[in-house]
Amino acid sequence: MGRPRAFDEERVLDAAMRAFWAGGYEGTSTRDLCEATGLDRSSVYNAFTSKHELFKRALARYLDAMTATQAEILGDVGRPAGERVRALLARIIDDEFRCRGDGPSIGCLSVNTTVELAGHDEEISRLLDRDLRRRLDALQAVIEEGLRAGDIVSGRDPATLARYLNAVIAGIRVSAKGGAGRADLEAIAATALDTLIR
Amino acid sequence: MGRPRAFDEERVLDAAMRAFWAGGYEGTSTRDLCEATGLDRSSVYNAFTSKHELFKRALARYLDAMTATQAEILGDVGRPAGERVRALLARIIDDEFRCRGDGPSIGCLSVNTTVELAGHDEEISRLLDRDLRRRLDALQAVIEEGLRAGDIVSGRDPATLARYLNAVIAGIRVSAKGGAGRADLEAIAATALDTLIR
DNA sequence: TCAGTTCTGGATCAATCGGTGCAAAATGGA
DNA sequence: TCCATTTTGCACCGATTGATCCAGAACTGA
Repeated sequence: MGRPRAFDEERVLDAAMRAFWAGGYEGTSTRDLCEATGLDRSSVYNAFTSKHELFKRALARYLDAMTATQAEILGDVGRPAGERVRALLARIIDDEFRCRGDGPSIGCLSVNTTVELAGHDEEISRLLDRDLRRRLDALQAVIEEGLRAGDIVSGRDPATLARYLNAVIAGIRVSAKGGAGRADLEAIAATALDTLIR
Repeated sequence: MGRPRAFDEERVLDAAMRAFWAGGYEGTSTRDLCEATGLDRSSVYNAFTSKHELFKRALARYLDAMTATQAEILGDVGRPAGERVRALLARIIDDEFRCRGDGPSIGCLSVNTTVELAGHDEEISRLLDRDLRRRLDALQAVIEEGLRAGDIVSGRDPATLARYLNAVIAGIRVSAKGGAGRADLEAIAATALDTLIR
């Protein structure tokens, strides 16, 4: 009952996500969001309550999609654990170049949001925290598997190695935003794995 | 001649720097800057032309100070090169906790600005680029020294190792913003050095 | 002491911000 | 067909944005 929506909510969320991704939270106005989604402001507010709420939805969608993709790569039981970690880094580098124009990468919405809002916005911080835990857990599981199988070798404990890899991933993404080329990023990733895989 | 300024320009720049550091460029209004510096708006505009120009000055000041401090640590000829790299990472972790309140670290203005403005703002990008080159050069010089002396060991070339360390530093800073504790950051740094120092 | 110059404080500017009010439009159920 | 309900487009809200204007204060050199 009632007038049906003229838009697909998931498409709108995707468009909003891309807008926030490119412009940041503060840097993206509600007018920008309307242009990106094709909706009018009243429709946006009717469907998503507020800019902040829309951002939460868009960020959660991004985190879910991103972490699911990464978990899929890390959970590929057909390959050795070390190779899965290597494939994850390769995928991340691909992503940095997939939707890049002529300028530097737009980076990763998770890193962008951590830098912009962690510590200022409690709700957003919670979303990021929860996602970070999931990613660390997935990394740690693969590392434990690799240590047992012997294709990952390190004197460090799995939780530390997971934290380390997560930091390297963030570092790769910041480097990409800073203008590093594909070869640079691949060299960083390869060097990072020298400690784990031999 | 003319009425003398009632403020010290360097102090004002420091205050503005801290405000931008904590709030980001978009997130810090000219009113915020006035509150942080104690100046009136007309004084700010009279002395620094515009918000953007003030940000450039504050960022340049930050980059100069930060990179000079790091170059000093890396140039300490009394210690082995590997130890200098280790000291640099220790110093960076200290910084993340030095001016942290109860919440997560405010991070690094260079990383914050790279994430927020690189690709959107050409002038700022140039400042960041120039600083990145200086930092990479300083890192590469120490690494070459360490490789010659033998206390740094790696099959990778010095430029790659410098890029790698720079990415690790960015990763540590993002991790700090994401709420990682001191022990976490130290473990990340120690793991990162496993590839270089043995 | 006064002219010339610079700086300061407060009012003010147009533009934009996030958000709302309202009437017309579009549906399903009665 | 008409009512209840929801969405849509457009005008509009007060607040805030970056920036400017201007009168007066504070200094130097003549």
